Amino acid sequence: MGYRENPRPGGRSARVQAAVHQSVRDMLATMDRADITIPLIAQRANVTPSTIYRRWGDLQELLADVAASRLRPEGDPAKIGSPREDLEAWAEQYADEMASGVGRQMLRDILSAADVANAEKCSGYTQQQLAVFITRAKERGEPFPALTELMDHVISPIIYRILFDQAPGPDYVRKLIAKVMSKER
Amino acid sequence: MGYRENPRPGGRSARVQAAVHQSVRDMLATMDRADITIPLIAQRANVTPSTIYRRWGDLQELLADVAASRLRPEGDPAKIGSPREDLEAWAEQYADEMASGVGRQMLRDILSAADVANAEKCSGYTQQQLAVFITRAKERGEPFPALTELMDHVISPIIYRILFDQAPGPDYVRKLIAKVMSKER
DNA sequence: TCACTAAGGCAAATTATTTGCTTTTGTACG
DNA sequence: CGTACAAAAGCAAATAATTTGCCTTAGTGA
Repeated sequence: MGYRENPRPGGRSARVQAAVHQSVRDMLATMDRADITIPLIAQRANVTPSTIYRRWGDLQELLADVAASRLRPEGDPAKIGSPREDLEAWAEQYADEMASGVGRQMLRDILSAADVANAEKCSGYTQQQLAVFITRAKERGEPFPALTELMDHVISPIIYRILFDQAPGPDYVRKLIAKVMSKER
Repeated sequence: MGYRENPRPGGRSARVQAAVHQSVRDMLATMDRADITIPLIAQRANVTPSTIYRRWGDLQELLADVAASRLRPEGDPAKIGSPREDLEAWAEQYADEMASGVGRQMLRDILSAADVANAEKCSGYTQQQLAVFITRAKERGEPFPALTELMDHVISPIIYRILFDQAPGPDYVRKLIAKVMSKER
């Protein structure tokens, strides 16, 4: 009795998934995190609690699933100027989103689930986005930091601060990028 | 009705806390994370469940509390050679501990609690340890990276990898340190 | 169209959580 | 010392969440 990762669109399973995800998003926006329960979600989604339990296991897994799907990027990062400028703009927005109340909560949800899959997925999204900048720079024949550099020295510090400390400011992000770029000459 | 952060030693409150913490540690070592419940912990600690609920609120808070107290360093990092060598040895052990099954789980527990206090505490411990290397270097008149540098470019990448990806190898840590030190000339 | 199967609904049984009230125990003060 | 006070623990009833067995529904493919 395994549930499909990606249910066929239009089927009943997909409708249930959509309704449940939507309920969770609504509830996260309107009520306190601690008051969200599976029976409540089920009621709002017009679904039986046991359906949710069987499909997701527990609240943490469900929240992690919803969070990961919300973190999936819509498309390629905007192209406004040089790869470096593009990266700066993107990274600032990324930091803002993650540092916001909702973003922080999504990160937490993803990390607290027993299943690591969603965390990996989320990190994968980020790497995909970063890869775009690298490709653009290569096309223009410009030097650019490698993916590892960007993950280790731009993304990681931002996320660490958000998780353990407090929000990174906007010029903090720019400093990180400046440092990582300065080694590329 | 507030509970003291640090109950007076020897009192009943302290005994209960110790018994509960011990039960949690035992259970974490012997059974699957998902099977640990508050009633079980209470039983093993010879305590009523309601005591735990009133004191910690829920399982996540309790686990976060236990994890944070396990992460408190025993003393100053070992002094084996130059500050850099000391840092390398310490960071490698740090990475190993955090990347182990237990370490990972502790990180998760700390981050999934609603209360941020434990996460901050944990980050504070790390910073205290790092400050020791900086002081030692200063005493010897040697150049050494600032605390922010170390947090951003050594600790953050290690933790990010552990949380989102997979364990960082031993030479990965050394590379991070080499990079951070190379900018100090 | 029909049979098959994955997934959802229902309801009873089990477990966990909350809460009001009582009891214990450490502490401060006379 | 002993007594009063308050913080924290115990107990048990009430409530809420979770699990599970069995049945029904709705997509899928022959």
